[in-house]
Amino acid sequence: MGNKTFSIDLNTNPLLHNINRSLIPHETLDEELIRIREENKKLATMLTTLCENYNSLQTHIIELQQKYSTHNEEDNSKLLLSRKRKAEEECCVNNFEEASPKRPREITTNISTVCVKTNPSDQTSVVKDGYNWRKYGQKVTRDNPSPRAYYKCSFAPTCPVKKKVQRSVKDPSILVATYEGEHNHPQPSQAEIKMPLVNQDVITDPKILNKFMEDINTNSLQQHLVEKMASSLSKNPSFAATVATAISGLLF
DNA sequence: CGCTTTTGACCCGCGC
DNA sequence: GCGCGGGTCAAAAGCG
Repeated sequence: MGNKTFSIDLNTNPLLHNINRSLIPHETLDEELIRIREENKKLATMLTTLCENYNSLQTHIIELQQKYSTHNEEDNSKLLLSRKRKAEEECCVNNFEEASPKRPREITTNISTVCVKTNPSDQTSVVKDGYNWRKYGQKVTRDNPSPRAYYKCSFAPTCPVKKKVQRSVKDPSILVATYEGEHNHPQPSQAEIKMPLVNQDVITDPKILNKFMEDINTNSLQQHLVEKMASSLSKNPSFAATVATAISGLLF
């Protein structure tokens, strides 16, 4: 994990293999080759940046964990979590690897959390991630004045994936989306996918992320949860699929 | 007309 | 057993 010394041969454009090259002028092929090489360079740069961002994020998470554990030792009396809330958080952490003991009817094998920076003027709680969602409920929770919206995947009727979306307490411009389960169907077509870059930015800026992670810490979430979230995101196939989608969208 | 959203009611687990 | 809080259901309304 965090290994940024990898290489991808992006010049192997499958489309080119299917073309009868004898029908294409050499000049056109040369131009195409140059264009693809330039794109390859750009993608390599993007991947490098992505890896650097990831590494800096991971480093910061470790720093926050150390800071948090120190803080805990100094002032345990300030932790006023109820037993129920603690149990919920432990349950949440365990859910990264196994089903929730509280709800044995549901098999939630994969839970991931995504934070999305939105336009402050945008009051909707919509996180665009390429899937179709149907809202089935909304609740105002005790510790957050912003309503929490509940969504089910509507792309396939049997898809068990659910999503919860709620604005951050400290920064209402940040949407926190929690995904439960795995899609049992392929991702909708590329044309339907709207990458979250219009009025919505997945947080990659270390400064903004620092602030958000500090918010999470002040909310007394366990350090283990943060570690698990980072680990889960890096292993999450949908996260990898999203990156692959972005790359293929640039290529074609 | 069919799909989505809204929203109050209901269910269920947990703590006291 | 009761109350609380989170999650889900389902009827009604909205929308294209």
